[in-house]
Amino acid sequence: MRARMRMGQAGWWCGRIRDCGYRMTLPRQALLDVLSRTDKHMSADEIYFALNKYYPNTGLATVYRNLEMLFKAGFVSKLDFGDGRSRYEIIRGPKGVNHHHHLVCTGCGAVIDYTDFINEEVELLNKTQKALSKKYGFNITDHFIQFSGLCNKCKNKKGTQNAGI
Amino acid sequence: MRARMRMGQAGWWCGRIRDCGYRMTLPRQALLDVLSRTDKHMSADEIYFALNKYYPNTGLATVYRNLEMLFKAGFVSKLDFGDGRSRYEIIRGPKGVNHHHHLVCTGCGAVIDYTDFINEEVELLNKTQKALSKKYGFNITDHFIQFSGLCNKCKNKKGTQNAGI
DNA sequence: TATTTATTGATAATGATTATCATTATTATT
DNA sequence: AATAATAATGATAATCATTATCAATAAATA
Repeated sequence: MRARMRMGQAGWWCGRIRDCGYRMTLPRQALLDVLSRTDKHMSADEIYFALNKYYPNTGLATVYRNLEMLFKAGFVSKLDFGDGRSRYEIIRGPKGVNHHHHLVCTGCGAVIDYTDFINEEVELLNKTQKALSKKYGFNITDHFIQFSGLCNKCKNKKGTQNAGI
Repeated sequence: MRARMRMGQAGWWCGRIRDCGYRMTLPRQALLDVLSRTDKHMSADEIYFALNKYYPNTGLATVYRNLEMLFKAGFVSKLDFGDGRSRYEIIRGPKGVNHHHHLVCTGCGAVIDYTDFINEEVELLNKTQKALSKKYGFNITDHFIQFSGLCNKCKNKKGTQNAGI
């Protein structure tokens, strides 16, 4: 069952990747598998290590190359939470589009994906997007929303720790 | 007139800086002056060069240090437009709070600050902020909104150029 | 199967940011 | 105003994420 599911996913990815004029390779597939299974916002480095646990000898450069490719093709988004490295997450995959916004703790760096309230937000955003497109002549394809502040733990502490991003 | 204005601004900054427990210094004042006069989103490097034109021998490290300090104190925001370097802009100064959102061209990197539609956005954002605060126990202090797509020039071209950020 | 070409892994190079440290400037104290 | 305490500076070395290079390999095509 799981095997079938994964086969199906692999097939979907293979199709999309080839649509874009690229080839499906083992490292590429492994990276997509790692990225598909996590709900974290992983850095290239973290993906590199996760990958090498079950698929050794994948180069770090390959990880960067593929992330950049997937980003430019619009499958993956590249996020900056201010810790000096980019973080990645799948936004368009076999299961459809995964759209959410972020809530970031400036104390410990924790990031929460929220999908609540998105509908209302999206309605206004679409309106704004249309108006901006018209006024500035842009062809707007994406938006990015993020709230930041102190999480439950951090708002009562003086020092800051580091939580899972 | 301009001199008086600048004096006034310097005084305001001096007060705020000292409120935060820091000292007002010449390089710090010069940096604030550069940042106050531009409507661009300057990188540390660009600020460093602009600064050295009329106030030589300011070190690059000093620029970084002060930008970080101003950022942490909430006077300056630190932006990532995906070109590998942070960019800065004053958000709270002698003239008040300068709140706007960004429209970024993924083709040439051009950034437009827009304030249109912000009122409507802010209303919804406040509502969302409240709901998020409650649900996730956050003390939310800031938000960040950005639209991206292709600008007028880029949407008809194949290759991409580099415009002023 | 042979050929073409994208992709890979290893590693060097780049470039932004941070850390170090002796010196200087600012503030508080006398 | 002189002095002491300490924050800030400038120069530069160190760090670290990301990119470029290049020979070897794997995937697509004929």
